Amino acid sequence: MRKATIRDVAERAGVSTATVSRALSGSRPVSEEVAAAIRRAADELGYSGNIIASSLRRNRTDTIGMVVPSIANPFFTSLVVNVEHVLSQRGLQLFLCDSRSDPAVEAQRLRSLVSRQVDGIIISPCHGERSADAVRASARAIPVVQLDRFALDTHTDWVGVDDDAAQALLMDHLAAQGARSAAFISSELTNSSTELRRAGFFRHAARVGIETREEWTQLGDYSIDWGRESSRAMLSSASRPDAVVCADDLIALGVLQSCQALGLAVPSDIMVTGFDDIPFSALSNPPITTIRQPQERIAAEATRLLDQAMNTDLTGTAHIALKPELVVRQSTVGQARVTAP
Amino acid sequence: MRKATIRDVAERAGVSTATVSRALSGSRPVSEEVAAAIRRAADELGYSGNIIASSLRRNRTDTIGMVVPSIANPFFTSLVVNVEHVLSQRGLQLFLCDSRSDPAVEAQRLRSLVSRQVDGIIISPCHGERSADAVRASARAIPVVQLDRFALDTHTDWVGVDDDAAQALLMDHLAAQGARSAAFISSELTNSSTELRRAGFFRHAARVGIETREEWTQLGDYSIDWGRESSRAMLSSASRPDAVVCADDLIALGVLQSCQALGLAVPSDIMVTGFDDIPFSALSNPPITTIRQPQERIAAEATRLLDQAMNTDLTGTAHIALKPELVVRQSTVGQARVTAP
DNA sequence: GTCGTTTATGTAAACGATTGCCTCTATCGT
DNA sequence: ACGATAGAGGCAATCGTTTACATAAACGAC
Repeated sequence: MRKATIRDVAERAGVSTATVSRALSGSRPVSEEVAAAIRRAADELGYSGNIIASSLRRNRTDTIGMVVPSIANPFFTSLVVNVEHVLSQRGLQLFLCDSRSDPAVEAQRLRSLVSRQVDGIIISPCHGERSADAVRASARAIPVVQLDRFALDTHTDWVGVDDDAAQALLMDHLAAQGARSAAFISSELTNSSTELRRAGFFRHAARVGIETREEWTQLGDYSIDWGRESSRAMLSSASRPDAVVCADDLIALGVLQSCQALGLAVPSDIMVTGFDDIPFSALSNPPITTIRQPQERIAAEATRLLDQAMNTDLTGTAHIALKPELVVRQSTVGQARVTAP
Repeated sequence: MRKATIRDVAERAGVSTATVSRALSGSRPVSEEVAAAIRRAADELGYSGNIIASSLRRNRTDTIGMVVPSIANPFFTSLVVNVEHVLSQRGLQLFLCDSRSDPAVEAQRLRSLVSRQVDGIIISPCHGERSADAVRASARAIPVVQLDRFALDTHTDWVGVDDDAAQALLMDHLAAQGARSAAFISSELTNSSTELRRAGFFRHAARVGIETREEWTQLGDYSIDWGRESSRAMLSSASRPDAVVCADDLIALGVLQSCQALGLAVPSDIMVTGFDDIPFSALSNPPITTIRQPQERIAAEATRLLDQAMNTDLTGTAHIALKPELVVRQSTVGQARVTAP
């Protein structure tokens, strides 16, 4: 029971394959009666076309590839959802890949996307240096836009959030809440946005007069576990900071667990901030003060840039840093809440 | 600057395209010197093949399509991650689609996957009845395996968890903890597993002698918001149940928020259970007693069934209900924790 | 030396859709 | 009434691979 082809439809409707193609795609007018006969024939045969053959001939797939470090990270999940939404409005499909934060896997995924002839690629590279070659190689073949993070010396468009401005918002807020010292917990500084957040933290801490210390800077990975582990010793020490600034919300959630385990009240004993505003940051105990990334705008800009690169030869290296937004919740302000020991 | 084709490589290496194809795919032996020349030529040209053309000729794409109701739901996110992992070990790519819990979108996605010539489809249909036609239509064209949920009267393989056994575990546990009455909060009964969970709830409640009531049964959707809203009135009423059984963890998280807002201590004032064991169910306050689904096994079985359907004509309607596991946490047992008003 | 047999390579026909170009009718203007 | 024009539809080339079949060379056995 072979799948029906355009030839089968043509025979059944008593016309040529050319006419069937034109009737079904509307690329050129076809008389109403013939069109009706074709639709009926296609229906009866359960004909659904062969995008593969069509793509080969048209030399485009109407498909965009997207590569993220971890689809299980709620930040990227929601980024993916936003991108998918925008693309589907433009009649484009999304081909999603997870690089598992591994540059080798990422490179393999990129190669696969290129040979799959996707019309463009949206990527949040997992590593600043070790992702660069693969990104460059792909960008040579098809339009590439980097999102959130970017790899070094890759001359592609980029859109993300202004990390420095975000840290400015956070440090101003902490200072206003009376914090005199702060720690910084982050992943390894292997990618652009992590590095920018760290730099911003120190710059703006100095600006507003908040004390920082070498031993209060912890680098691991973006996970709840790391947040919990990295903060334990620091928080139980006699001289602990007034606030803990985390490079993402997952880490902040881990820090909150630490506080709870140590019987520290948040925010009266210690303040905690996150980054990204993932859905669960509003549901923790207490809810986390964080930075909201304008995800819909990021998604919209990314597809716009891709469109532009696909249609014009304008491979202009746009570098769009969107304004972040501070979301104040009870992890930095409000009455202390009792957390069980 | 056209993309290099196999013809370019062949010319540069001074051989025929057939030989290039054989050398690069290893489908038939090629002398070592020729192979080396071909590899070099391919390298110099940055040749990366054209999977589209290859798929057309070979009549297979080495790609599996997957459709889930919502990629933003952590349960499905992690299911996707597991499936992707198993597939990539077998050299298969995953093409992921989000149906947005809308049967119309879902049908469109399925059609698209079929015309995209994927080798098989893994789907968790969003609706028991309204997904059925589309699932049947797809199954007529290519192997389909349903996951977690299934649509009615679709004779495809299915793999999921034994919902009835899960409710048995939960009710036994609640009874052992001294619950005498329980409410059930769920989504609309539009899909198979939701319906099975509801039926199991009542059956096993009766068995262990736990009281249930019509007005304690709330049907909405799988979301935190629904959990919060649906439980508010019920929990503030004078005659509230001893326990709230939720059809998934998101709902349970919402119920917990309600409890907190109403100043009810969990579990001493009221017990709460979830379903799925999403990552955040261990991090709420208190952590949620829930049912763990054996996701790796579900993913493994699904791909095994797909393989089987692809290679043999054995379209046997396997119906595999895996054993669930009860995860006991502090939302049903342990000292009361004070939750701020 | 002849006849298999093996091995490496080439030739050309698919795969299923799209589309440039051509033909045939019907319609219109003068 | 005749040529011009437009509209509808068909023919066949094309996209880049893979692969059945053909060919040719090399080798050994007799």
